[in-house]
Parts: sequence; structure tokens; C-alpha cells
Amino acid sequence: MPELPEVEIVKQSLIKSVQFKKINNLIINNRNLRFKIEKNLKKKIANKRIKNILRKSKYLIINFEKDEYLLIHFGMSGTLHQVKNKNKFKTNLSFYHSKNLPNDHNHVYFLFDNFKIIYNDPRRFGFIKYFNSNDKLNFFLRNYGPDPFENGFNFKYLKKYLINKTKNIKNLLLDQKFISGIGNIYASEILFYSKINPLKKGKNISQYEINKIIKKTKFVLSKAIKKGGSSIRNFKNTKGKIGSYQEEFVVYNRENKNCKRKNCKEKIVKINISKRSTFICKYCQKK
DNA sequence: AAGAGGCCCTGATAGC
DNA sequence: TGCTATCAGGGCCTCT
Repeated sequence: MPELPEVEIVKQSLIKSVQFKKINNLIINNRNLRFKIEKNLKKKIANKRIKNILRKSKYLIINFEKDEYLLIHFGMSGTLHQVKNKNKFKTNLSFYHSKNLPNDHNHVYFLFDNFKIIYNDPRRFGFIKYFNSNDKLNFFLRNYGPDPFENGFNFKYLKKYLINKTKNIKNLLLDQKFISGIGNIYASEILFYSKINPLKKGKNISQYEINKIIKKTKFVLSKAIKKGGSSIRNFKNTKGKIGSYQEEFVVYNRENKNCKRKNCKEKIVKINISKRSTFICKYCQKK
């Protein structure tokens, strides 16, 4: 599901339910994710109270009252669902495998007083990792570039980073070491609004274009957040509500459709860049 | 040392 | 209907 806007939406819907609440119990149904969920995770977070929910790029971070953190990455298909408890006294796993739940790939159940939060991930590209201090969390995140809503995402940084890069700008936008939070959908959208050809090398991006990228990245991502994220394949917030930014797409998933720019008669085309679909208007993004 | 490509996984859909 | 191939909001690892 998850680029920055979708994770932000999950954060916003989750925080209303779980802030200042205690995780009574944890049931690990399937430890196999990108990295195995550690066996004693239950010991570490059961009976801990949640102080806040944070987000850094595509990471959701549960911050407990003490200096403890649970980092969640959603990979391609990870989701969180909030489900009401029918009977809060039942905690055996078979109970939670009721027919109403998408239980095939439910990896973890976080049990609260009146509801539970379920981490589900069919493709298992996501992961869940615990840190017992802010220092360790930050160490884990040390190689990530600035989140587009952080101060570090500025002209000076981009200019310096791009100066000798032979990699194309599309792949650069997807590189979390450069900027963290942008994924395959929003990379295409941002480059269209910036009028930049996705194959252009980083070192050839002009100062004018750097400013465009900064401005349009913030524009696209914040608009997507306002619209509840993009639901191209069942993305929902924790309460099951879908987003609507897919209706605003200018290029993504719009192969053979008309360019949305006024007076442009070009059709959007799909090209592959490093085996990933990229959508462009060849007229508006000539350079 | 930067960059390209393979690979990890399941599920939905298209085409035969 | 049922097979196979392709593709999907990501990113780590290996090789050059």
C-alpha cells in the first residue's frame, strides 16, 4: 500500500484509537516477514502504554511511554486493520481467525481493551522491529535521506547530492538514501508536474528544475494526504476507509489517456525504468 | 563507489 | 475452465 501519504494516513487514523492506550497483549501468528519478527517481541511491548505514533518517510513508528519504539514498514502489501473485540476475555488465536477477518496473512495481533490492531502482509516485504532507545532507532535510520516535509529537504541539499550523479532522476527519487518517502506512483506524478523527463541524469538537472522538484514534491504529497492517500489496490486506513488521490492522478495508471495539461494533445505513455512502470507525457516532459 | 539487476513473496488479471 | 505469463504503493544484496 504504502508511500509516504498512505503511511501518514495510517498514522492519523491509528493515533486516534491507540494514543495513551495500553497494548494488553500481542499474538504473533506468523513471524515471517522481510526480517523475522523476534520471538520475544511480546515480552517487550505487552502491557506498555503508547505515547505517540510517529512517521518518518515510509516508516510508522509507535513510541511507547518509555524511550521505546516499534518500527513498522509496510513493504508492498502491508496493512493495519482495526477490529472491534466481540469478547475481550477471549485471547486464543482461533477466536481471532473468525471468518470475517482476512486471516491468511495476519502476522501480528495487537490487543487493546475493546479492539485489536492487525498487521496483515501477503507478500511479506514489510517488517516490524523493536528499539529500546531513540539512539538505536536513529542509528537504524541513519542512512535515509530527508523526508520531504523535513527541513533537510532543501535546494542546497538536492544540488549537492545531484551534482555528479549519473543515475536518472526517476531512480533517484525512488532512492531512499537521497529522499525518503517517495515511491513509484508519486515519482511519476512529481516528474510530470516538474516537467522533467524521468530518464534525465541527476547531474543534468538544472537549478530551476531542482526548485520545481522541491515544490512539486510537497504539492503532490500533501494533496495526496488531504485526499486520504491513493487506493489503487485496496489501500485503506485502519478503519477501512479508502483514499481518493487515484482520481487525481495526472499520469500514473493513465496509459493511452490524454495528457491533462491544457492545450496538450499528447497521450500518456508507459515506459519501464529499471523494471518499474513509469508514466510520462513525452511532449510535456521532453527535457 | 556508484549503479544495474536479481531476488524476495503472494495474488490479481490477461491471454491463450 | 484452467494453464502460464506478467505485473503490483519496496528495497536489500551482489556483482561489476
